[in-house]
Amino acid sequence: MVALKKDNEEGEDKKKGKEKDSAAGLQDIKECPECGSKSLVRDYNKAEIFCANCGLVIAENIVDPGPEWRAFDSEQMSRRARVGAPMTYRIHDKGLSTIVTWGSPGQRQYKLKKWQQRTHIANTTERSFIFALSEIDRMACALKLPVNIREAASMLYRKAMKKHLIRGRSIEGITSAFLYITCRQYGVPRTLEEVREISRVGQKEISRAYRFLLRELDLKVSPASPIEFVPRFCSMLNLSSEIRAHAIEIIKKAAEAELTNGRGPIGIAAAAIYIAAILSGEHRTQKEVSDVTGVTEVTIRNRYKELSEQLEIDVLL
DNA sequence: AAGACGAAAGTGGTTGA
DNA sequence: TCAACAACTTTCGTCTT
Repeated sequence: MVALKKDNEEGEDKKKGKEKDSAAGLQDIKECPECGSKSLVRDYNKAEIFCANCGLVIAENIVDPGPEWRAFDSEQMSRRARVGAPMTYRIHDKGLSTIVTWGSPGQRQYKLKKWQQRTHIANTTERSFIFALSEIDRMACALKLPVNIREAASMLYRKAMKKHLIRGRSIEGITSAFLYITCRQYGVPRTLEEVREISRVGQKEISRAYRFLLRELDLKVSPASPIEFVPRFCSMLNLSSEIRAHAIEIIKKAAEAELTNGRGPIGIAAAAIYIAAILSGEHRTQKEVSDVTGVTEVTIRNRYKELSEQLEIDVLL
């Protein structure tokens, strides 16, 4: 299922074959190359395989990382998209609608106009729906999210549309919020800042839409665990898997000591990574960690002080 | 000069009357 | 609806390497 996208133009049968091959390759992995543990977790929701023992992520984004394209009209969209309604439903009108003038009531022309008005409304909602889908795809692609998250986000959008929650709100805000929500639900959280960066609206609007949608759709989103951020932050900092495992260890201990209560998960993750990096000799500055995680050096310092003191970790430089 | 440290004031979100 | 509150940020001066 890896790197499927380059074969987009190829035949359907060929695609299927490739899918099977690479999936079989991943099935072969039986134990953790890191600690030798056999307790591997294959989480297709999170699109990764990881070791339950040491937390090593063996394969990330095992699902198709998605397209690099954007659709600019409905025909392009339906040709390329793998989410949403089938093509025939989408290309009934390519934007070249005919204008019918009103006749008097009872006349055939009057009925025709009325009918056309209805379809026009259908077209505009359809249009914005297609735009929303393409935005979800664009942003999910920029965030390197697997297709199942895109589909979940698209499904939520559809649901919101049925409940008429979109009217009067910006599509950008809603789609951004849905991506943020689904990432959390799937255990691969992105920071609000990361979502904002690839979105076309501000953080304020995203969080407003976020709260609104949670309330209106009655969605449950449990608070993100610091651990969920560790693999991504570590790889952004080019840190080894030992450090990643160590940082996760630190967080688990911190959680036991109730040092994580009421604290922002990202700050905890950042501090744990900072400590783990220093202890292993692969030092990263507070600034480097801060740039990647989006929390300030001050917060990293505060968490890092708390953690090292309470957990009695000696951080000697 | 760069990194780490920490005080103090400011910001935005949550909570409880 | 408003005020109190905790977590986090911004800013900035100081110390350390």
